[in-house]
Amino acid sequence: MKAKPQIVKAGPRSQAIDPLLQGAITPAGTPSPEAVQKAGAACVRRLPAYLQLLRVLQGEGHEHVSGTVLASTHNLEPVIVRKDLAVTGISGTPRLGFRVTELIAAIEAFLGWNNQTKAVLVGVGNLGTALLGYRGFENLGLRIAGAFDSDPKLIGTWVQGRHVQSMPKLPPFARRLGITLGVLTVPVAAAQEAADLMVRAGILGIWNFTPVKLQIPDGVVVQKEDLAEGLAVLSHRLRHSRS
Amino acid sequence: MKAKPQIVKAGPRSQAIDPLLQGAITPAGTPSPEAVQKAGAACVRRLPAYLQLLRVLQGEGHEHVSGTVLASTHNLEPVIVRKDLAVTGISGTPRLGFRVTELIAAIEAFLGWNNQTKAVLVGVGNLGTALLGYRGFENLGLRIAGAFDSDPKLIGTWVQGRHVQSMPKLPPFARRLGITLGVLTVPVAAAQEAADLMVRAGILGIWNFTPVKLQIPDGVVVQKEDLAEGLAVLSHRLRHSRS
DNA sequence: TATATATCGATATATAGTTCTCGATAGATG
DNA sequence: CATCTATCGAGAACTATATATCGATATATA
Repeated sequence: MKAKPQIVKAGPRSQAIDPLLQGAITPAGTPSPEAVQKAGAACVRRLPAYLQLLRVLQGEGHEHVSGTVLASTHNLEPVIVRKDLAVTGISGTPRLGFRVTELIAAIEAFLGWNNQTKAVLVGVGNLGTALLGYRGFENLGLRIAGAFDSDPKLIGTWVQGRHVQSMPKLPPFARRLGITLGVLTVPVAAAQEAADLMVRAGILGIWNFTPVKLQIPDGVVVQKEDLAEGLAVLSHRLRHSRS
Repeated sequence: MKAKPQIVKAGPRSQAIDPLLQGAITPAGTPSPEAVQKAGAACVRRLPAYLQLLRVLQGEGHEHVSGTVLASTHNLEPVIVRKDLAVTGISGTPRLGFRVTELIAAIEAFLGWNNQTKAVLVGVGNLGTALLGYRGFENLGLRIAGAFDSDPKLIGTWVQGRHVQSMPKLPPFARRLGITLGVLTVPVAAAQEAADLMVRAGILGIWNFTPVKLQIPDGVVVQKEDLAEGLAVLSHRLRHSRS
């Protein structure tokens, strides 16, 4: 799905990484070096759903779960589930399925959710506040360790139990704690500037909740999260599903 | 991910689109009933991004925009943009591109965002509050007309300028206003029950922000919006993009 | 007015993703 | 102990999506 940006005009160094070299690379990884490379985005997106259900089952004391069950709970085909789980390197046993605890550990390891990653959040508005207060992140290996905003009226206050700091404090804060992940929830007009600051702070991954296409250097990963996308799909299905 | 074998090639129905959008430019047969059927999810998800940029360009006074420009702004290939825009029935002119206002109208019409759809929101927690306060929805043809919660401490209060009502008031409210869209932002434990209530209220589309797989009768569309998905993709890319 | 070219739209190829098919297995069943 | 069967895992077949290629065209430029 993703591909190399081959268009690139006047770029000094266009080629960054050659995907063909992957064989030589050793991710020093926990899960499964090769499977990791093969995992497509579609598969990765489904893993959290499995994880969520697995945790419920674990809480209920189940030792095993079959791909069939995982599938039917999420309206998927069992084959898809088995294929998805294959990327974690775990294999199940016929008639029993997969070991729940083993699967949980494997998925968490695959996504890097086994040990918590710290993040900073920039933009303590409506959405930022909501994310700060969201309890579910601890299950996703995420811990928002610092909140930042440029509004003088917000700076110094406490939001969802977090101290809101001024923007200039972001780089030293991130560097001191070794934080490499940033959540961007500022208004459109401030998005690029805030992203630049994040980059300067050593952030390597930006979870971008603004509809802005950020200009960022190679090596920094941006994940866009746009509510409009989901709403568009819903609207479209509503209009055209019934016929 | 696709529907069922409900292919329906030449259904005489599935029109009823035109009357609304004839006010806009709309040359002959705008959204093109057949193209609509062919629009894949991937395409639909990109339309809002185009729309956003188009509105900016419109504000800057541009009359035309080329697929090339739309593409480069979003790091896409121009071919993809042209293909996506084809589903709206609009065609551009060589060397100039597409007419901005025409495209905006066509995309809005295609998604049903031309006239505002009213929705109810159930679950005035962190996320629900944030969504109630989100200004961007008016650009997406959405208007949250009522907010509901089961918490007695919330009922009767005003959140983001909206009156929070008790759950039993949902069905009469929705039916009175003819609301067919519901936003579900309750805690996991309350999700299914709230969804049942929505269905009983005549809701046809549920925008589900909980990680729960809802049991819903046929005819009701559920769009799941799971933050964990995006975070999973980001985590995965962070771990494996650099090597 | 003639030419150059950016852009469109259509068709073809490549890649990613899903579904189908089937033999193999290990626990359940009698 | 022999048989049954739900499930796994691997590969083939199919579908969706993305990328490449190319002729057609209308505007800008000479």
